[in-house]
Amino acid sequence: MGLTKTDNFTTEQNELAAFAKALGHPARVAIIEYLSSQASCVCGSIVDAIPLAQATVSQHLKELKNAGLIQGNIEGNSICYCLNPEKWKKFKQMLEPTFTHIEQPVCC
Amino acid sequence: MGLTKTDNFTTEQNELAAFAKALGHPARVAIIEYLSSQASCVCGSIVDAIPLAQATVSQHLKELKNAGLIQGNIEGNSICYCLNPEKWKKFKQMLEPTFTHIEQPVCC
DNA sequence: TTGTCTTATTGCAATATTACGATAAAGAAC
DNA sequence: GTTCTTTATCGTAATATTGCAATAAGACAA
Repeated sequence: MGLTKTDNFTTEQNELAAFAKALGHPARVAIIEYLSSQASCVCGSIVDAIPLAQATVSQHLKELKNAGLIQGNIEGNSICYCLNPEKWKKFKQMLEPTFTHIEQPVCC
Repeated sequence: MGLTKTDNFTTEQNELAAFAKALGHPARVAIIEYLSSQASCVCGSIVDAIPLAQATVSQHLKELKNAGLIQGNIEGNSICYCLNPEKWKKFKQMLEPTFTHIEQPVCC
């Protein structure tokens, strides 16, 4: 098959899965960490910072953008990619119940 | 290709990506939410709670276990799957810098 | 216009993921 | 012993992902 049955799950579950999936590749983790360090947000500098070909980095940026975790703004001749605070807040909020739950004693 | 070049990234980046990837499917999100609700941790009840075939749920449980997000304990005739607090704390800790960063004003 | 710089897209090959039926494996109950 | 219950694994087909070279598309400069 290879096709996720999204219909069987709630919109929220699908959205959380989409956030997590977007972050589920080391190159995309590296991009997010780079943007979190506020070193720069120009696309070209991201490409330089990630040890993959330009086409591949562009593809990863597209996936992060599709998931909503980053947004791109045209900045003169280049593009500035930044974190999308709204989506990250939602991501954090969705993980909160589990982060809280693990503070309880384990059940078995 | 289809093969992630993990060598190009740090161990931490790969570990965070592995956590996120494990959570990157609505069925696995549903499993984690179910375990967070502490309703039950018996494998059979998870299978009943997830609208997929038993074999498929077992496969998803295996992936969550491989990533370390859950752990299985033999409980008589069945298996009790629980969240692994250590790993979840690490997951949370790894996301913290970005969660903090988005509180800053956006750069562009 | 021509050239240059920056980013996106296309096309392809290799590999991974998802899903399920069928079956196996291991223990409990009888 | 046999049978039932529970969970894991195998085999498979369909689809998705990863990576890169090549190329396209867009904006700006001269």
